Amino acid sequence: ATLRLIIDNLCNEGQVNAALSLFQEMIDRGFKPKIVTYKKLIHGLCIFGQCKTALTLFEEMLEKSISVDVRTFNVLVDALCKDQRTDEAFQLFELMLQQGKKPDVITYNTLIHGLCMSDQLNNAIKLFENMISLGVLPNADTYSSLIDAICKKGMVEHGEELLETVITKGAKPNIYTHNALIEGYCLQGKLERAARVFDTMVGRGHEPDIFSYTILINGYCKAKRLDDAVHLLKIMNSTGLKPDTLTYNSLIDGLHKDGRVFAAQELFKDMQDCGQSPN
RNA sequence: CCGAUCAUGCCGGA
Repeated sequence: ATLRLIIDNLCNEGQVNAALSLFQEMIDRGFKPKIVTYKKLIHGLCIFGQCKTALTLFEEMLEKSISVDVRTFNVLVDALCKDQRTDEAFQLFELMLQQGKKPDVITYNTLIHGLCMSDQLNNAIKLFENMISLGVLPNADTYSSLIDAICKKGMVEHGEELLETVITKGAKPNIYTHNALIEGYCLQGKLERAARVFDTMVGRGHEPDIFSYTILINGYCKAKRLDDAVHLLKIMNSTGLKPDTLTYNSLIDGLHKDGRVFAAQELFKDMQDCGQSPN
C-alpha cells in the first residue's frame, strides 16, 4: 500500500520514470500491483509522451486479463491520436468494442479530434454521424472540434450551418465553439461577421476569454485594420482580462508588417510593463 | 464516491 501511494504521487509530479522503476521493484518483490496503479501509470506515461511504455503496460493488463476501463482506453486513444497514430487509435477502439466496453462521448470526441488533426475531416464527420446513430449524444466539445476543423478548412459557412443545426436540436454552443467560428470568419477576412459572432456569444451569456480577443485582434491585424485591433486591445484591458504574449505578438507583428514600427516598439514596452515576457 | 480521459489563439524555421 505504501509503494502504491508513492507511485501515485510520483505520477502526479511528473516523475513517471521513477514511478515506473518502483513499479518494477514492486513486482520483483512479489507484490501484486493494483489496477489503479496500472491506470495511474498509463496515464502518467501518456501525458509525458511515453506512449510506448504505456501500451506495454496496457498489454500486460490484457495478458493478465485485468479488465481495462473506458477511461483508461480513452487515455490511450488520446495519446495515440496526439502522436498522429490515428490508425492505432482506431485499433484500440475496435479492441474496446471487442472487450464489450462502450465507447463514450469522450472516446468519440478524442477520435474525432484526432481525425481532424490528421486532415481527415470527412472521416471525422462520418464518425460523428456514427456516434449519433449509436445513441451517443455529442456535446459541445464534439461540435467545437468539428466546427473548428471545418472553419480552418475555409468553410465557415458550413461551420455556422452546423452550429445552427445543432442548436435547433437543443445543443448549447460554448466559448470554444464560438471562438472557432470567430476564427473561421477572420481567416476569410470577414471581420464584420467575426465581430458579430463575438457579440452573439456575449449575448448568449458567454464572456469572451483571452482566446476570443486574441483571435479577433489577430484577424484585424491580418486584415490590416490595425486601429480596430488596437481598439479591441483597449476594450480587452478595460474588462480586466490580461492580454498575454500571444496577444501582443499578434499586434506587434501586425504593426510591423504595416510599417508602424514605432507603435510596435511602444507596444513591446507596454507588454513588458504589464509583466508579459517576450517569447 | 473519487481521479490532470477530449476541444479554440501569435510569429518564425524546415
